[in-house]
Amino acid sequence: MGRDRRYRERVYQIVRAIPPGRVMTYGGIAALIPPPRGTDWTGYVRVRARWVGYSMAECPDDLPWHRVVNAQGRISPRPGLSARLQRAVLREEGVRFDRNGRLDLDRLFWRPSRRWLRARGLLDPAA
DNA sequence: TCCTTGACTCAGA
DNA sequence: CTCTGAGCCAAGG
Repeated sequence: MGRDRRYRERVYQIVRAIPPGRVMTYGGIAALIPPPRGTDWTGYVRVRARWVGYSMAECPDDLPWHRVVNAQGRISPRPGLSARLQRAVLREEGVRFDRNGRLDLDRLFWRPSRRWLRARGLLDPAA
């Protein structure tokens, strides 16, 4: 299911850059990655967040996968125990969750600098 | 080949 | 706030 290796690597590269105590969303990450060659732009926009999700499902253990949450600021449910672990690790990093299991994206969402993006051929949403 | 199933998101109800 | 359905793509049964 996972897109091609090149796409996943781009996802992991971005996730690795998220600082402790900060988070990014699936869609937020996807918005930085250009559509693969031959992919229709409008179609890509509709599926890219899921592609990131699929990529995360098979991510290597050495990256801070726990810093990726969904657009509602909640931990996406999935089979296995990693969802619970994710919340625990985030709390260790100082992330607070409200009674609905939601964190404050306005404060915690992390955006790479333009310079960082440009150096890696990624998209700058503010451009 | 057809159908289901996803670590998604957004707009409606 | 919660719950659906739609939109879209690729793998696997």
